[in-house]
Amino acid sequence: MKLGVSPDIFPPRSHEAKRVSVVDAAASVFCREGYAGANIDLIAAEAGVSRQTVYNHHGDKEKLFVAVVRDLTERCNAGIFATIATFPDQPANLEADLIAFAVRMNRNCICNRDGRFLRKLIQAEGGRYPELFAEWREQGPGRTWSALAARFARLAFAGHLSIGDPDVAARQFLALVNAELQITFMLGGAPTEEEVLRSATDGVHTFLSAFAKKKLPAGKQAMLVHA
Amino acid sequence: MKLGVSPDIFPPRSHEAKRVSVVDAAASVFCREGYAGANIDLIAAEAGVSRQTVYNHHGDKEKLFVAVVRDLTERCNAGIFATIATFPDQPANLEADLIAFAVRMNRNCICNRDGRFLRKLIQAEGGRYPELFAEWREQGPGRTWSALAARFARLAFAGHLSIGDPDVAARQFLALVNAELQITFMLGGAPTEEEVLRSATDGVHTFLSAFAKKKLPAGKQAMLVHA
DNA sequence: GACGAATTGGACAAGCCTGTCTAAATTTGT
DNA sequence: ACAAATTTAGACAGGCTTGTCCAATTCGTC
Repeated sequence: MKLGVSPDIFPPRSHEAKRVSVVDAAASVFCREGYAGANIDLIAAEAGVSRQTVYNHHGDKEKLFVAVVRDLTERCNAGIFATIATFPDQPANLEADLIAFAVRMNRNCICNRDGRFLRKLIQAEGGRYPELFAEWREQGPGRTWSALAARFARLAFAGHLSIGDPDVAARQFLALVNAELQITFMLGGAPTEEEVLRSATDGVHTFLSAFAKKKLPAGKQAMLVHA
Repeated sequence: MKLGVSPDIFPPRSHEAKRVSVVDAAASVFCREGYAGANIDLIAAEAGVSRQTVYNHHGDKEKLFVAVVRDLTERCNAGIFATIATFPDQPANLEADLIAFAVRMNRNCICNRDGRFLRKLIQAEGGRYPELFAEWREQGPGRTWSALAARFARLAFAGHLSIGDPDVAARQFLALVNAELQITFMLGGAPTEEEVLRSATDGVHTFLSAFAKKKLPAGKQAMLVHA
C-alpha cells in the first residue's frame, strides 16, 4: 500500500500524461468557476500535480486558458466531422436513420464533456478573447453547417427530401433535434440518453413533416421547388 | 458649467434612481466579467456612484448579485407574458402573423438587454446558485412553454394547424425561430433586426410546412391526428 | 434657509491569488 | 547504477479586491 488514502489516487504518470491531466483539470475548473474565479492551486490539486508543474508546462494562467480552448476546439471539431461522416447518404429508413444520426451527433459532439465545456467557455469568455474564438467560429459551426448542408443537399438531389435552401435546412435540423434540450444546455448539464432520444425523435419527425418529398400520385417529381 | 468633461455625465438622481443605476451597472459588469471577475469599484463607476453607496444599498457582492438576478428574472418574465398575450389567436394571415409574433418574441424577450443578460448569468453561474435559478426555471421557461403550447393548441382546435403534442410544437417553434441566431447568441451579441426577421421567416415557414393543416379535397378534416 | 439623511472620496486592514524562487526528492534515460 | 531532467512543497513578494470606517460635502425636505 504505497499511497495513502488521499481523496483521489493518482498513479505515476509520464511528463506528457501530466500535461494532459493539467489541461483536463483546467478545462473543468475554468468551466465551473469562470476564468477569473479559476484558481491555479485548485487546478493543480485537481490534476494531482504541484502548482509549480502547472507553471512549468504552461507558463501562466492565460496561456493555460488558451491551451484549454485549443484542445477543446480541436477535439470537438474532430468529433463533429467524424460524426458527420456517418450521415445516412443512402438511407434504408430515412426517419430511423436520421434519428440515429441525430443521436450520434448529440452524444459525440454536443452533449459530451468536450462539447459542453467548449460551449460554456465560448459563452462565458467569448467576448474577451474574440481572436481566440474566431478560429473556432470559422472551423467549427461554419464548416459544420456547410458539411451538413451538403449532405442534406445530396439527400434532396437523390429524391429523398424537398429542400429549398440546404444551409437553412441544416441549421433547422440541428435546432429541431435539440429543441427539447435547451434548458438542460442552459444550466450546463448533460441530458440523459432518453432525453436525447426523445428530442431527436420529435425533432426528426417534425423535420421530415416539413421537408419530406411530397408523394406525388404519378412519377414526375423533378420540378418541385417551393418558391 | 458645474460638471467637468468626465467621460459620462450623470445628472442628479434620487435615492431609488441610484439603486436602479447600481443594479443596471452590476448586471452589465457581472455579464461582461463574470461573478468572480466583477469589480465593485467598476460597478460603482459605471453606475456613476461611489463604492460606499453600492454597499449602502446592497450590503455585499453576493446580495447585489441576487438582486440583479431577481430584477432580470422579473422583467424578463413580464416581457415574455406581455408578448405571449399578443399571440395571433385569430390569424388573418397565419404565416405573416406568426412571423410578426416571432419577431416580437425575439425583440422583446430574447434578444433585448435583459434577455441576453439573464441568459448569460444563468449559463455562467447557474451551477453555483441552483436555488436562485430554480425560481427562474419554474416561472420562466416552464410557464412560457405551457402558455405558448396552450395558444398553439387553440390554433389547432380552431382548425388552423395540425398538431400532435402542443408542448413539443411550442418548443420546436421557438427552436426554429431562433435556429439562425445560435452563433450570435453563443457569443452574447445582439442580432440585427434583419437577422431576426430572416430567422423568424425561415423558421415559421418550416414550422408551417410541418404543422399546417393539410388541405383536404372535400370538407371533413376532423379526424386528422398523425399517430 | 436649516436640519437630517444620504453620498462621497479616501484611507485602511485583511485575505486571496498569481507568479517566482529554492532546495530537496523523485523520476527518467542511458 | 548514475546523471540529468523533472517534480515537489513551501516560502515569499507584489498586486488586487472586498468590506469597513470616517470626516466632509451634498441633497431632500420642511
